[in-house]
Amino acid sequence: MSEVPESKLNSLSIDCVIFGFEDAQIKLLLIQRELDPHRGSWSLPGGFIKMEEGIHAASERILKEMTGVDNLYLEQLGAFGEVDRYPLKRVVTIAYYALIKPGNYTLNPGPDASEARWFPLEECPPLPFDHPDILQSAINTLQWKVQHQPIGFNLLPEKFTLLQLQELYEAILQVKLDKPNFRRKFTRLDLLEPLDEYQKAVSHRAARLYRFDEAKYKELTETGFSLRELRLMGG
Amino acid sequence: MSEVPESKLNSLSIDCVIFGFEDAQIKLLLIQRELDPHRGSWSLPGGFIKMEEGIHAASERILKEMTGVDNLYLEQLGAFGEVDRYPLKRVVTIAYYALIKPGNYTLNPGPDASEARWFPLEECPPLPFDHPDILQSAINTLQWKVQHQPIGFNLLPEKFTLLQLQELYEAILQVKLDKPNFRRKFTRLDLLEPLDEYQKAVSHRAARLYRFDEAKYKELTETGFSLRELRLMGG
DNA sequence: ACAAAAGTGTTCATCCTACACCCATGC
DNA sequence: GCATGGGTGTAGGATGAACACTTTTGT
Repeated sequence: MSEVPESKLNSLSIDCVIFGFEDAQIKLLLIQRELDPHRGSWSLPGGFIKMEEGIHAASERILKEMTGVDNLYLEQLGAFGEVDRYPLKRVVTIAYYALIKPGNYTLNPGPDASEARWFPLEECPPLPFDHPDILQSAINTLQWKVQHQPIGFNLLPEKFTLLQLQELYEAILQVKLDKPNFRRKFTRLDLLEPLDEYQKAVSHRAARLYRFDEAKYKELTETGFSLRELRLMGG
Repeated sequence: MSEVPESKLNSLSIDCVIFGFEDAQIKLLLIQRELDPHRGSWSLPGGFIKMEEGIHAASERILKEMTGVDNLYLEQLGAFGEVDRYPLKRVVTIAYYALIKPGNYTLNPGPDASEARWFPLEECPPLPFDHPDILQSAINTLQWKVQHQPIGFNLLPEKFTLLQLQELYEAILQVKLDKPNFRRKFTRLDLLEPLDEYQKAVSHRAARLYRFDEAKYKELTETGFSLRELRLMGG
């Protein structure tokens, strides 16, 4: 057993799946690798864990290095540790997913990457290592979460219309939803606070803007809710 | 960075929360530590990951060392990696939980433990390190899982009565449930296969025995179901 | 006028809860 | 008979899906 002091845990990394929502599409933030293996290919941003930081703190640091922002919604997916997942040596990775509003931030590829870019989820390039598994796990988790906790708001601007909210759900769940029923579900949850503001300069009736109610948001995050048959709704 | 070959990943461990169901109680399998720190105290069984095994395989091995059995229900909870969670050095642990039928197996404490024993969850001794957090996470996950996948059957004998099933749910969810409604929920799921066998030598009407339908079990494990308001049922 | 999206209302089916009730067995 | 648990029935309410319909705004 090597007790040699090291600055980083060399067999344990972090990988982040970063979701955004823009133009009614779910997007994924990828970096272009500057190092071998798979130099030049697009992959999930990640890094190693420092000796003196917890794993959650490590994921926050990596995310901040990328986006310049902290206080994002960030949650662990789990550990991925097949023997051959990384070709050079044995590395287990702890995967996280984050939700972010793409427009708000300027990206910073960080030390090991030449570029960072948003990709629509449908146009995601082939990912190296076990990143496809990690991504799939993140998608599954997001799809479940969005039906049981009000986390979707981390992807929306502060003020939004009900249609935007519906499009978010449609993009995440990959279904078409029925507008009247969708509205009612959310108004009944009593989570949205209607504002006295409306859309402007739209070529149709202006929609009312809403924002989520802080207190109720917290409460529902703890107790959870069930939009149970959501995926069966509409045609 | 040390590239010294090692037989185990020295900064990465596995810990297992092992649940059982006996006497209408949820039980927890703990081992008594034979090594410092916390020598002599009861803790979650665990171990280190070998260089040539995946993390899931490692948890299966550790479980098999303990119980002599494989093919148990075993699922990852996630990684726990606060800096100070283990006092001697920096170790991140990957936590798993397992479901097992206590009566079926003879325990084997394994190399680092002097004894292995089942504890009713309510009488769980104080656990060292961050094991209380891990246990709480396992309980939360189990409570959720049991309402959305038919995993409860991993805790029951092959043939069981509906009351046993109900007691299992009551023990896991810590609620009292309404008998008629509980029965109907499960019969409607079409998951249980009624047998032409009944209880014997009971001082009341003998209950019919059921077992779960393999095909439907698999189907429901994939699609999931929702016993949604289960925790609100009954008084 | 028309297109496009904002909203409201209503019907029917399904599911849930609560609770009343009867059945079988051993003491 | 009575205690204990097995098992069925049912009324009333809540929720959801489907879809028809009206309103508002810009071109």
